Amino acid sequence: MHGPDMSRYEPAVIEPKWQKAWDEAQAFQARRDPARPKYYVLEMFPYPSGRIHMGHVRNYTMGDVVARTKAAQGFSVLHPMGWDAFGMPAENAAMERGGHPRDWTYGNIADMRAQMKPLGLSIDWSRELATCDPEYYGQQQAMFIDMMEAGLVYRKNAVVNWDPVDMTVLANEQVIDGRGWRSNALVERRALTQWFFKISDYSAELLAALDGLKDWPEKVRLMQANWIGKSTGLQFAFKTVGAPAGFETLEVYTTRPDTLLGASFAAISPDHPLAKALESDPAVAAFTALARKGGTSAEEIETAEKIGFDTGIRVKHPLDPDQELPVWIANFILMDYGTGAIFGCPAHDARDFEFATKYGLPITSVFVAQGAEDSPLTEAYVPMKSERVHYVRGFAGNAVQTGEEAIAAAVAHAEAQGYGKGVTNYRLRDWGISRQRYWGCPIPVIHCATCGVVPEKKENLPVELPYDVSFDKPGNPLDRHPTWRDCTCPKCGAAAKRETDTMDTFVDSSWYYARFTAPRATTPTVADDVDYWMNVDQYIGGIEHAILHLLYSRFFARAMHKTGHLPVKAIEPFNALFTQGMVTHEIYKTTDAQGRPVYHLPEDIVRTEAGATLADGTAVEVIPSAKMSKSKKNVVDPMHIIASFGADTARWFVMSDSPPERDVEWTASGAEATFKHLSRVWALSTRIAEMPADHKGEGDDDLLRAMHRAIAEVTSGIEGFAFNKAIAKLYEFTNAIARASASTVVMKEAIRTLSRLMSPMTPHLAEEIWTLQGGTGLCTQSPWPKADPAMLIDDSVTLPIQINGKRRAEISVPKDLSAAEVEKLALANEDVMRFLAGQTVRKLIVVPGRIINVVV
RNA sequence: GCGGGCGUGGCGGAAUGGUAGACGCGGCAGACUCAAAAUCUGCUAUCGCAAGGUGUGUCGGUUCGAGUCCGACCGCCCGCACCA
Repeated sequence: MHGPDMSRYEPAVIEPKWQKAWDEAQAFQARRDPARPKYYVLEMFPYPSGRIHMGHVRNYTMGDVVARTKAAQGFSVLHPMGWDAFGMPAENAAMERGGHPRDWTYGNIADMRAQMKPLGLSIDWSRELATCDPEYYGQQQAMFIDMMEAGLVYRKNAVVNWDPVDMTVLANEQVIDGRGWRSNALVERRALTQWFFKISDYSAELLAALDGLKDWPEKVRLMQANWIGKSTGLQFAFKTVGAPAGFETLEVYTTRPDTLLGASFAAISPDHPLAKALESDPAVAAFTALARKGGTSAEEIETAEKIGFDTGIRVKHPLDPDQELPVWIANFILMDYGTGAIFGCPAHDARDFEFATKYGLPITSVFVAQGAEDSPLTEAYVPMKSERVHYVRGFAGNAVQTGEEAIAAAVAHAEAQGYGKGVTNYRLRDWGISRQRYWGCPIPVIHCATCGVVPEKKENLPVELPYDVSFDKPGNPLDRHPTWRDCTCPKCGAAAKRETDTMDTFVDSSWYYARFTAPRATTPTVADDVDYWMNVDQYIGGIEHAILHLLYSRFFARAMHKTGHLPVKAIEPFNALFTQGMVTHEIYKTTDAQGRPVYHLPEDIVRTEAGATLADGTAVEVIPSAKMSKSKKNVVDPMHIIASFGADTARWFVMSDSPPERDVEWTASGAEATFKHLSRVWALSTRIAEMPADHKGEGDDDLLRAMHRAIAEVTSGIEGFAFNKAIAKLYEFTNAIARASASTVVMKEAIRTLSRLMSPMTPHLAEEIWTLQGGTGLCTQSPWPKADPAMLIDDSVTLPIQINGKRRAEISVPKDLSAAEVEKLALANEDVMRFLAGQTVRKLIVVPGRIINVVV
């Protein structure tokens, strides 16, 4: 006889079988159903590197558990998948190995899809999209044009990291020790005309709206708030003395206007227009070149010495025209914050103190600690703004007040006297999206000699990337593709040139969640679909996207609303956010003859009593778990796990043990133990299936109570994102069934319920048990079980008895017993009497259903 | 430096201010076996023969009662960082 062996758990047989059944039933196709509440679950879509890793398995399993549970609870669920498919790796692969970025990318997508399907995720694959599909980026271009017209896009000259070898702009994180990460060339700071989104228009709103994101991690909201970086202060103009024409005043910004009377110099950024104007002086030019060069790595910034150049220009103190302050150019003043110019108050600012000390500038205290003398300082005195200090040169004269009070007084004074005004500043800068690269969404504009910058006509969209490009030369292939680049002006018809910059890939991922609601539409979105499906009810992804991706998406949703592509309810697109931890693994290391580390894959390691060795017996150093990474070779390929244990084992394991927000350590023994457990459940189900139908057993009520408790606890565990606790409850319930000797009817009901409760984690095994135990239809499409509240209450409770807070005994009492009766029983308990030994009871605390504490 | 988080068995981790260590891993013992693997059963914070004592990073506080709340300290992790 051929066919599956019914006595063994064989995931390789049952998993493909049920995946096919779900496909045929179109079980996961999202349908707009006005009669049902909707639920939109989204995991951050992956970059198509070609291989899935355990982090993907964990991320998508979490989303799948939520999606499957919500579907069972009667929601109309949208759970889509796509690919964040533009970006540099495709171009780098083309440069290193030949081939074409498009072929590489679509090949990788096919490979990764083939690896994801065996996981049995409840994804609506009919909505799949890749951001490099012209169908997708064409709509992105349409929105770009709308946003241009709405004033949300502009061009300006900006200083960028320019790699002179690869001839491209690099992001800050691609510059390592001042050199391009790929070319190793010294990176230049070059001014280029770049495209920007006006995210700074929304600084105040993006900050204020964070308060409404109740179901986002506090940590993420805080990181975004810090990134937006609101500050309030005073902006005012110094009158200059000896400055070039056009620089009669110098605008400065300060958050500590209360220290104005301690000003001893003014300083401007090397990129300040005044510094530029002075560069005709070679000494100034030499200094600004030196000051701008400063490295970009964290250490360099931290240790960078403060350097300055005295311009000889002076400014008049606004409160005392007789007092003049020197104007310095200083390397620590940033052009793109505030006005790019400050006044220095060395007494109350650590940076200014360092600078003043170095260049012999005066250090004058404005305030001192209460009760302290105004004496020379050895370091800047910078108390909290909320602290009360003694002002010796304050606006309110000699007064004791907080910094906050003094700042308010200073702003009021400046505004009343008319020399300055209170302003709010944000650290958030406009979003530069220009990339001098091929594999990105072309910016759909045309440069015309007479009309200037003209958007492409919408009927000509998408502006499609040409396929016939080569990567044998550095630079952007679009720049040297004449037939693509040369075009006619949409306005006047004259010969013109296409923009060759492409968009930052963060633009692509800033609206894919909206596109999933109507992925094939010929407009970016469709009103009925976004109205029904938005917002994303649960978004799941890595903490590494806490700032950029999520902030850009929040901005982009607002921009889409402004241009009519999203309803106002969707300007905060993600109702709830969950950031999951990483999958980690031990690292196995040996050293080669030169003493360099050599890392080994987990599958090449033999664990022994003493530690670990290679197959040939070489001792291996075991380094504690860290994020799985190819360079450390501490990776476990999900495909291997699925091949040896099945997808259900992988899914169950990544959800068990650790809370989902924390890292989970992958261990071979844990994976094996999971497989054994699922095999036990399988065996248990087989045993129950073989019980005689009319068998009457014992303890039916106990098992049913355990079942209802399991329903309640597993459900609340899943709903509270405590998957590890839900799984712990499933273990308990499994053990309860295994130990029970109840009637066949009850045993069957219990195991069917177990399969339903396990199905979000182990959907294939659940279907198999469901069918075996006479469940109707697909387990996946059956309703989620409901706990009977009456079955959750026990008839009697066990109460611990404490004496002076130490547990000494316990009694079992009927649940409704009055407090007075409980007291009586407690005091009559022989252990209690022994411990009391005749002492007087001073106090007796009875917490009903909880505890009794006897105080003597 | 600024901001945030976390410290519980050999390990991952449970615990609305109310029996600390659920559940899992690992370990130990036993059953089955000629034997091993697999499987099953039991035990497993720690000291103690026991009675009992001690235990949630350290020190203090609030409380009838603290892993949980408050204060100080120690350690680890994460984010930001010359932002005026």
